[in-house]
Amino acid sequence: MKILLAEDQAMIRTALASLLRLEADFQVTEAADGNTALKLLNHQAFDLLLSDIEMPGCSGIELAQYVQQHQLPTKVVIITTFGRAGYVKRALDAGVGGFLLKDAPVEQLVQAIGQVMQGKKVVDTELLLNSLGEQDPLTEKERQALRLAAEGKSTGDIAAALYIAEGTARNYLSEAISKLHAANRIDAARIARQKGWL
Amino acid sequence: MKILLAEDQAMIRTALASLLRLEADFQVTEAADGNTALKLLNHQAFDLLLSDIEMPGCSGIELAQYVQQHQLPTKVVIITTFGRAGYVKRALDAGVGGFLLKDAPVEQLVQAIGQVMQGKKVVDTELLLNSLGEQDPLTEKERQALRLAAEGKSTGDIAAALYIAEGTARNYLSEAISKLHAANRIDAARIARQKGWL
DNA sequence: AAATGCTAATGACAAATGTCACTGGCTTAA
DNA sequence: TTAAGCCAGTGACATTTGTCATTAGCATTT
Repeated sequence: MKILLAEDQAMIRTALASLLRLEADFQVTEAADGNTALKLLNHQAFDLLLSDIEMPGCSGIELAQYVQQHQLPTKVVIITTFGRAGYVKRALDAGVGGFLLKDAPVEQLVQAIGQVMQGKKVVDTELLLNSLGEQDPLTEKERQALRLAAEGKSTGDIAAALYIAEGTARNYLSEAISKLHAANRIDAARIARQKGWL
Repeated sequence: MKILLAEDQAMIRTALASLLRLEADFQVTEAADGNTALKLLNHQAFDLLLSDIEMPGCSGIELAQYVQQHQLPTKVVIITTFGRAGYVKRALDAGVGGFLLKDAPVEQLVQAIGQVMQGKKVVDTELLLNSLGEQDPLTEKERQALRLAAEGKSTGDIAAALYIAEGTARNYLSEAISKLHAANRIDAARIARQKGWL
């Protein structure tokens, strides 16, 4: 079985590739970033893409979206450090077959690969529950205002950028702060980003 | 050579341990968190401790400090995702022999282990320069005020907690914001934490 | 058709923040 | 001994933020 492993940390990538070759006799090709992975996906046919999320170039979720949009015959399994609700949701929307945390034992990864190849979905139940329980409470306007605030822009700048009044911008930010139980706008943005909502 | 590998992500730990056994015929014992690592260090003699920093229980730096304080005959090599200046400094102060990022290739890790066993220090030059270049600009009072602000406390609460006037608290926070080029106090705290200064 | 709920939008105003000019004490340099 | 620099500390005040009450439009429910 041909696997493409996309992981930017060299040490981790080599170790995982090596282990997968040992554990299950997979043919593993390595990609050090999202763009390299993308090129490889276009050059060869892989049975499965095993990808981290946060990498230089394309993220793992963007790779999954690409596979889905181009209807490549490649299953996708995500392995990541943080099981953010936003990530889980977007990954599933992008048609990934598996979503695992790096906390999981290797046996579980190997088993997940097998099940995904058989057409099953493998996502940690707890992650799913977290994902469902943590619906993104922000409206699109609140999100836009928050993003700009996180970039250090003042209320006036935010108002100008979104073509709204200052009072409106303040209200959007205030709503976001309240929904996320944050101390202020920057804190609200941090929380939203942490949950994958920004 | 007996190595203790402390890494909380099961998949990563198994993969690294497996690779180290293959690559260089090391005897690797695994610890899933800092406390387990501590117990093992007290039960057996290891030639080297290879540790992540951020783990449940003791951090990798705390483990290094323990080894130093108890003068255990165990060399320490840190491998971590983020090369924060604060981490590098504290790790070196704790007498670690090596400090590597997970970005580094496995060959570099194996080589570093060898050199550290010969009594050499192995730290990425760029990390060292970053660490030196990024001196903690905060005074102790500014740090205390920032920490409390990061916990969501108001200026009044901070003043009360530190037995200072509100104006003083505001000034400390303002100084910190200015030094770190932050948008506000919460942002300043985020930056300080990111750099290992908080 | 009317009521209800939600989002987008606004401005008044109170509260909080952040800047600034300042003082005092201590350490270091001239 | 004096000057300079830094940290700890303070309060006045301008600026910004955040809350709140409000309106309008649209979709959904009754």
